[in-house]
Amino acid sequence: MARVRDERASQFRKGALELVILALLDRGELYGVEIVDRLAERPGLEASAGTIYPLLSRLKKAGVVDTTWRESPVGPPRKYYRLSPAGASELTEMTRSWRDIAAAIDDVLTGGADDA
Amino acid sequence: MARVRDERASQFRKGALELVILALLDRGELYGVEIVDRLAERPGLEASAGTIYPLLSRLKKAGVVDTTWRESPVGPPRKYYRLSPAGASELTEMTRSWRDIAAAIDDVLTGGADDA
DNA sequence: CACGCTAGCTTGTGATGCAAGGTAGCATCG
DNA sequence: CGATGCTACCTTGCATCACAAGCTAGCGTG
Repeated sequence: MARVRDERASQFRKGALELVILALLDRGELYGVEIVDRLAERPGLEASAGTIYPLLSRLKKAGVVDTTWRESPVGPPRKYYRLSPAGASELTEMTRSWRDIAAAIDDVLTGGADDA
Repeated sequence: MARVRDERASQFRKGALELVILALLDRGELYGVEIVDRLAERPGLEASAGTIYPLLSRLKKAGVVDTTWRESPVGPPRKYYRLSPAGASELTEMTRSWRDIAAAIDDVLTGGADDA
């Protein structure tokens, strides 16, 4: 049954992953594997590397994140991602959109605004 | 800019639409066009008929909704959708999943659970 | 120099939102 | 009684996206 639960969660997560990643980067730069690990710590927000990297590519192409290669003390170089100025305002607006949608859904769930 | 806002909203809505429709049907049976209209009343949850009908087909195939044809006083017959017993428990579990995910996202947005 | 770990990225698939278009019942108007 | 228009259901084609699986490559150790 855990599988079914996971699939449901996966549905909800769609579209919100981008917001969550921007929010994480708002607190400081991170590299790919680190982002995957941070998400894995939060039940319901897990995402595999195969999901994260294409998303990060899209974010970079869209100009909302900037990247820097840095040496690693223990392995291959890491590509650090950080919010660009455009990314910061995108985060602000996405956060507002998110709150609106979440409120609308909660409203439906609680039977609100029902004039029948 | 309104267009940009809509696209963002569209991203978030993904996956949540199903939950919202089940929640609407939980209050009584509705037919297709009526569902589209109800969603249109709620800013952020709008969805076109081309989105709704395939989704309703999937829900029927999955056994979470039942359907009944009824005559209309003013036009062609309407196909009414209503929650099946399986749909009711699905709604319960999806609601729980939704609240979990929404809480996790809010947590990230507010900088919660940050041990750095 | 082979193995294994870390790290980044690509490919292929399936699901899904959505615009556009198609079919059809019913009523009204000339 | 044919044309027009409204309501209602549904399909097609396309673009996006999460995801599993797999690939490349740097670096250190035995």
